[in-house]
Amino acid sequence: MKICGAFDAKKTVESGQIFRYEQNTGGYIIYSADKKCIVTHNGNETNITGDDLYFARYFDINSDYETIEKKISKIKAPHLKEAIVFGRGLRLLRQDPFETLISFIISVNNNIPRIKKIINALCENLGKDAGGWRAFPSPEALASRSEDFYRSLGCGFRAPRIAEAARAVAERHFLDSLNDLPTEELCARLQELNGIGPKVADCIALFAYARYDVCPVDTWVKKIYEDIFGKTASQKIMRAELICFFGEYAGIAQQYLFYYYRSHGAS
DNA sequence: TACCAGGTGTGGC
DNA sequence: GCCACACATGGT
Repeated sequence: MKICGAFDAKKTVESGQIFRYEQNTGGYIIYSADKKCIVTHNGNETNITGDDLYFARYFDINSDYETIEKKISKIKAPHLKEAIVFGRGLRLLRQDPFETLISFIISVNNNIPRIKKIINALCENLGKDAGGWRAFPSPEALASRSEDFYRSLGCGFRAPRIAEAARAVAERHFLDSLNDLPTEELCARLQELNGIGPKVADCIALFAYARYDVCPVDTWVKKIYEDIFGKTASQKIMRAELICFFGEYAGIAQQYLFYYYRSHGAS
């Protein structure tokens, strides 16, 4: 499958929305649920080798990022123009909801190398063999283990949250039909689970359901908020004001700025 | 050693 | 409703 135009695998995988990928000679291997693909670049053209139907949706190839970038570019905010240039080619993915749910429960007060390590351990221990590599575990597989097991993998205080969330999905089909809900209801439902607050709910809405009208507020976005408004505020206020400020593509603007700020060390 | 990491839950006010 | 603090773990 070929994609023409702005697409950058490195920026996409390094923008903090995905934790299972590796770089090899000439491209990236990206894993999602029980599928994988290889992404390579050749000039202005991107080639994706894998399940075309699945990864066309995953990479959201029909979204027009040039138009979105143009709209966001009109907003006056510190570093936004540089962030859009710096992040050009970055895309928001439509990841598997269950994998995203568990991954971002693990992300809470955690750093990216350790998040990757824990997710990898989950796959190695509970994922089925997908042909020489391990898929992300099914809800049933994760629900079959107790919190003690997740503690033994280094999940710490997140251990019971993982076990509970997996059981909610496996036993009472928690994720079914969530996609039909409007964004704010989707986020509210996600927060019914232990370990999911406003920030994680927004990450799931943005990275699995492609809801752009959210704004995950973490330590970096707090800095971004302070640079725009010259003050600090509660997480709830920052989220509301940033969504109002950036509008329908708040989540994408946030992602460009997040990637820029994290890469440049701060304001 | 103290602080931080793509925060959340809880108890006190 | 807001605020301060604890929470597991590993890296710097």
